[in-house]
Amino acid sequence: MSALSDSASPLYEKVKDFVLANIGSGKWAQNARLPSENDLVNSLGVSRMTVHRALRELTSEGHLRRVQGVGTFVAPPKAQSTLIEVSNIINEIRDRGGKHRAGVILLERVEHPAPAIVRAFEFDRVKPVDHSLVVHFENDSPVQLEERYVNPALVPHYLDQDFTSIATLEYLQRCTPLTEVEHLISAVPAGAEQARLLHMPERDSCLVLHRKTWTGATVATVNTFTHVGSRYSLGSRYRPTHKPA
Amino acid sequence: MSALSDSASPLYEKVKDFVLANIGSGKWAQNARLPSENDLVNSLGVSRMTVHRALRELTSEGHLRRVQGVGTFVAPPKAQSTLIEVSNIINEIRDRGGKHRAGVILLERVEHPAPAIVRAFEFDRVKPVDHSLVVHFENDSPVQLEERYVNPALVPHYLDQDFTSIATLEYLQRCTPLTEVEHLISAVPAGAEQARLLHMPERDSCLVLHRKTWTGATVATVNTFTHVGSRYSLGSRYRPTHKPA
DNA sequence: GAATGAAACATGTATATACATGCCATGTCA
DNA sequence: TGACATGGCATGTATATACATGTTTCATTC
Repeated sequence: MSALSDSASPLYEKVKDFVLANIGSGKWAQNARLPSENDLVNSLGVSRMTVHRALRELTSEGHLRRVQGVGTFVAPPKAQSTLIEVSNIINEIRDRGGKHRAGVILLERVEHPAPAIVRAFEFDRVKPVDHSLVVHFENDSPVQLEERYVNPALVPHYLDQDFTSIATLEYLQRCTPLTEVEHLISAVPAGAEQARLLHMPERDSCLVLHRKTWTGATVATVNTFTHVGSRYSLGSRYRPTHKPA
Repeated sequence: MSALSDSASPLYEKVKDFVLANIGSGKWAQNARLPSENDLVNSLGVSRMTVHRALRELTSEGHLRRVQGVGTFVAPPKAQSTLIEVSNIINEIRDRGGKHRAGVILLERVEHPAPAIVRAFEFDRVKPVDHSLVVHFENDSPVQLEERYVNPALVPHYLDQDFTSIATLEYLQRCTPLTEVEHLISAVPAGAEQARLLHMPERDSCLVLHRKTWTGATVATVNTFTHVGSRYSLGSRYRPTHKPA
């Protein structure tokens, strides 16, 4: 009676399952202290390295908290936040298959804009700023309006880029060593300009994804406006790493 | 000259940095095959277990792809998606400090609803379904409308719960062993009912967060409607795990 | 030429051992 | 009583070794 399951999975997985089962059943409550590695070695009949690997992985997955010299504890539940994936709508369209066709048009491009938004986005110190407005199409109907503020000093060859042919987020992701990314998701009623460009009624809802990237200084801010007439939405499934008992 | 940095970090970290540096510099391109573990053992002068741990962690972090019996390869860039955190608005309000006050009112509660949405949400086989409608307040003004469809058979004591006092997502997260979660973020114009409950103009934009959880059978579906008059938004910063070169 | 089998090689896991590092309680000495 | 040293115990890392498992290659055999 080793207290470990007899499935075909590796030993360290069985140890992880054993620990998670004890957490899930409430036997080891939040912030409770787990038996030491050596205790588990004795009670489970596996080597310390195996126990250690199991506990280390559970720690990196957020289930445990370990303090050298002190012990191992049950971590508080996974915060009040959940990870989700926000897909790049462009690729979503592209991946949808044959009859759909993605396209873009470049509406305008100014290298020295100075609107209020530029100051608000903390670009006031790093001019010039490249400002461009792009509309993405699927089958001749507009689906997304993209507003980009890019610091060309920090993005190599940005100005030479044919940036109607590649998803902006992809390009920035590939070319810049990202140190930090900020996303904000919000919803706004479409303004007159946006409504015209997206062929949608004014004041209809727009889903907005703000994306701002740094590498120390600000690299770029991209706002994408999507008309969500129940046609598109962001999100996907999230499968927790630990399988419950 | 071991090709490894001479910092104070552990050996396996140095190996990881070595691999990431080779990927970042382009020396090992996307999908390229890495030297075998034994090659790295010989060229770096560390044991195979150490190399193995470094490569295994880089694999679980998404930088590498390994196939037993074949080799180790540079994984394609982190997909077209980005991880963000979606905070629980309720906690956001609560954490905002003293002068703000969160509250809820329960509008209605039916145990045997059978609207079309219930069928659409795949609840048709597991009746009864608890349906409730809750409005969250901050300082007497409504900020969020929550629509819940919960399968009481799968959530212990759900019907006994004073569920105006606790954030629903939190409760479900604590009580059910989640196997899968699906999120959808969308934006809709407020309908008449929603506009009235949220004290907002009809057809103004609502940010909607759909959340659906399973443990095999469907446990719950929660839709939260938030009036985003530039007052609230979802999102937060994401700090990539690998430091760029 | 096609099928079979074996060797070579890759990653995956498990163990024993050793030492490093950090925290804490205990006891000793001033 | 306070400061300090020490030993015990916890986790953290590194290594050598062994075997398991999956893939490819190549030679043998039919």
